[in-house]
Order: sequence, then structure tokens, then C-alpha cells
Amino acid sequence: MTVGHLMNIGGQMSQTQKRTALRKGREQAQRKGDILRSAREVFFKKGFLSTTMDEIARGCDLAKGTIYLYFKSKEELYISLMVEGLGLLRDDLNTIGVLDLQADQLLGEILGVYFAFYQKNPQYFRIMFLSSQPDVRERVRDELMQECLGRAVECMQVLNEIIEKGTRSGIFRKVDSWSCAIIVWTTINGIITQYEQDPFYRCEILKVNLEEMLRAALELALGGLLINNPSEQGKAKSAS
Amino acid sequence: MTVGHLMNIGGQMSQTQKRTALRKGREQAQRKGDILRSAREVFFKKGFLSTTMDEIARGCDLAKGTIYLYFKSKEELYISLMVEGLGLLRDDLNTIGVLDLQADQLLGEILGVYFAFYQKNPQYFRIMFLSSQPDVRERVRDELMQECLGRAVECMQVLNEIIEKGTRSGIFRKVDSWSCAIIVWTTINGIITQYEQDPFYRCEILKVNLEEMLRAALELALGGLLINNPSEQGKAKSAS
DNA sequence: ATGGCCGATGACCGTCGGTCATTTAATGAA
DNA sequence: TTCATTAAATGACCGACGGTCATCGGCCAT
Repeated sequence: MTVGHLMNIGGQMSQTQKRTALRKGREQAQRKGDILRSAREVFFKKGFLSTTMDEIARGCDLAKGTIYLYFKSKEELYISLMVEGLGLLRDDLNTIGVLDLQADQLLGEILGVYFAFYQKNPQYFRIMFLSSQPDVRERVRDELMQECLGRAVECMQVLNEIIEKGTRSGIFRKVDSWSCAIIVWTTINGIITQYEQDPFYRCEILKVNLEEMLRAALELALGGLLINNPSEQGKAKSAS
Repeated sequence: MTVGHLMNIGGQMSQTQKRTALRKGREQAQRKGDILRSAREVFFKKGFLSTTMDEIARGCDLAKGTIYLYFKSKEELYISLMVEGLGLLRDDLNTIGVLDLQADQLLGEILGVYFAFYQKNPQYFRIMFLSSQPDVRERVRDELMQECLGRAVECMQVLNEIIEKGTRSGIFRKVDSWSCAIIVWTTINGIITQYEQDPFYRCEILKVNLEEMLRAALELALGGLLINNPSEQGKAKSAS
């Protein structure tokens, strides 16, 4: 079984018992963190298939069996990194909320944050691929997949609010903000993950710049989103 | 080594020799096809990780060793299915070219073909995920990856021509058609592949219809692509 | 001091991708 | 028809890997 599966602090416990239980909890979180760190290093360097559980164990000075006290499978360890990545991205996106800008400019800021995140941690995007494989998901607890979903929704919530703001302030057409947020989120993710397939996009035939591609996609989308006015004319020139 | 690696027909061969060589070639193609068919069935049903080479071998009544005479690795067999899928999609897309429609309508047709293809063979899209893993690509010959790239370019070429047509006929702004084609291709692929991550998009929170999402994305893009004119106003309502 | 409990351990297991010595079949010259 | 030659097919076998579990050892309440 997993570690600490009966760990409920409180109730009829003595003071010392409580203290030990709390310490145990901290130690467990620490172990879990150690394992995740090692997993991140190895997975990021080698990819899912070429990574071995033995190597991860070596990386955090634990026995292989110990890892399985904290994570159900290799896949679950991998997906946990995805949760981690979505959390980091959400935190970055949330720094946008406080800016006092027009909705369309905010979308531009989002793109900047997104692209910066990608440049800092391109590896997190590669993880997203595997989570779509049904046979991978079979080996991950539903609870963990739900956590993924929750984090993704939190990211989209940022987009949702911006689009609502744009609609409210009258510079965007009346669209369903959630649908639109999902489309934008999906499109950005889609472009980046597609781009990650280097041989497709970094070869001499198709050499394209990711940031330019994202900007151009945003311009296209804004073209459809903004209430038309003459000053918008020609904005799409950056797609050239 | 692979089968028939010295297969060059012609030169100083007798008639009978030539005939047998040709037949051998046909038989080899047949075997390769048999293996691919079996691989398709098993991979599509079970996914990459849960599929075993033994099962594929059983499915085409060959010994496991024989498969390795025709494909270098499990990964190469998988990527070969991706090439197959891109070929099918290209063929479907090419049926659009002959239609006599406006560029923006042609883009709508493209979307229809694309969506129909996805509904018919959703599994081919799942394959694309794995091809982006570096450790997978390491186990696939460059030549095969190039074939993938070539097929993808052929698909994008269809988009490219449509956008060029739209620019030429004056209904699209002046954009670089290749950049734009790549963006559209990437976006469509991105949306579909993202959508394939069911738990994200089929859950009650985010339940979205893929076709609507694609249409809405196209409307947004068209909004940015078309030369503004009053009749375009309000087209984005379908995003709601 | 000590008994009991629980997290840590790593030898071990079954499975799988991939190999290669051997078998089988086809071919064409005698 | 026979037989030597060649190449494709075979499947027992190998090493590696994900995952398990009987055992160990240190900590804690008594």
C-alpha cells in the first residue's frame, strides 16, 4: 500500500502523538518532493520511454520499491510532473490579472507569459503528449487526472476573465467567453505542442519562428474578436 | 539486415531472373502491407505501450523475427502508420482543389474534410503525439521521418494554394501564404489533438463540441484574414 | 529496556523488445 | 530430376525493465 494511508491528525491523540504525526507528514511530503525532483531531471533529459525507475531511484538515493510507496506507476509519476507544470504556468498567468490594460493588450501579455514559460521549460509541453494516450491514462488514478483538469481550468479561467472584460468594455464582439477561452487555450497549446515536433518545423522547408507564429495567430484571432474599426485594418501584416 | 537490400532489377539479368525479382518485390510489398495492417489493428485498439510485437506477429501469421526484417523497431512500425494517415488525409484534402469556390468557402470545405477524416479515423491523430517524443524519434530512421515531413508539407500545400488564391482574388489581406498555411494547419491539428485528451474536454465542466470549436476558430481566423467589410460583421457569433 | 509497528529495502518475477543460429523454401545450372 | 546456392522465415533465447513482497531496521509508546 501507499505510505501514510491512515494519516489523520487530530481526534483522540496525545500531544506527542500529534507532533510525531505532523513530522511524519512533513517527511512524507519531503520524500515525495525528492522523488519528483529526481523524476523531473531524468524524464526531462531522457524522455518517458528511455527513463528507468532504477535511474530515478538512484537520483534521489532511495530504493526502487520506495518510489512505489508514493506513486502508483511510472505513468503516474510522469503525469504528476504535468500537474506541476500546469501549476507553474497558472502562477505565471495569474501575474497578468493585476495589470491595468485593455483586454486585447492583456491577451498579448498572456502570449508573452506563455511564450516565456515555454522557453524556460519546454519540457513540460512534451509531457502533455503522453497524457492523451489511453493506455497511459489507464495506469493513472482518476483523482490525479482530475487534478490535471483542475489546473488546466484555472489557466483557462484567466483567459475567460480577459475575454469577459473585453466583451463588457465593448471592444470585443459578444461571444461566449468560456468557449472562446477554450479555443484560445487549445490553439496556443496546439501550436506549441505541434511546434515541438522539431523535424516538422525546424527543417529548412518550413523554418518558422514560434513566437511569430503565436503572434500571428493572435492577430488573426483578434481580427475576428474585435469589433471592426478602420484602425484595425492591416494588423494582420505581421503574419507575413 | 532488411529483406531484399540488394534488390536492383535490371542490368545483366536473364528474363527469368528479372521476372522473379519483380515477383519478389511484389511479395515483399505484400508482406509489408500485411504487417502494417496487423500493426494498425493492434496499435489502434491498445495504444503504443500496451501493444506487443508478439501480438502484431500473431495478427499477420508471421514470426516476430520476420517483422524485424521489414521494420527496424516497434517505433518505426508506429511512425509508418503516421505516414499512412498523413497520406490518407492528403488524398482527402486534394479532392477540395477541384471545387470552384471562393477561397474563404474553400477553407470551410477543408475544415469539413478534416473533421470527417478525424471522425472516420480518430486514431491516426493519437499517433502524432508519440512522434514528438525525442526518444521515440531516436529509434526511427531519418528517412522515415522525412517521409512524414513530406506528407505533411503536401497537406499544407493545399492550404497554401487556397490562401494564395484568396490573396490573388483580393478577398484576403496580403499575407505570406506559407506562414499562414502553417498556422492554419498547426491550429487545426492542435485543436484536434488537444481535444483528443478526453478527460479535459469531455468532462462536464468543459463539455465542448469539436466541430463547433473548429468552426469558431476558423471564423476567428477569417475575421483576421478577410478584408474588412460590413457584411462580415457579426460572423463570430457562432463562437457562442 | 522492549515489543510492536511501519516505512524502506532490493532480490526477485514476469514480460517484452530485439537478436541470431538454424531451418525451410525457392531457384537455376547441370 | 537433382542438387548446390542463396535468401527469407523462424522462434528459442537474451538482457532489460516495471513492478512486488518477504524481510529488515529504526523509532516510539509503554
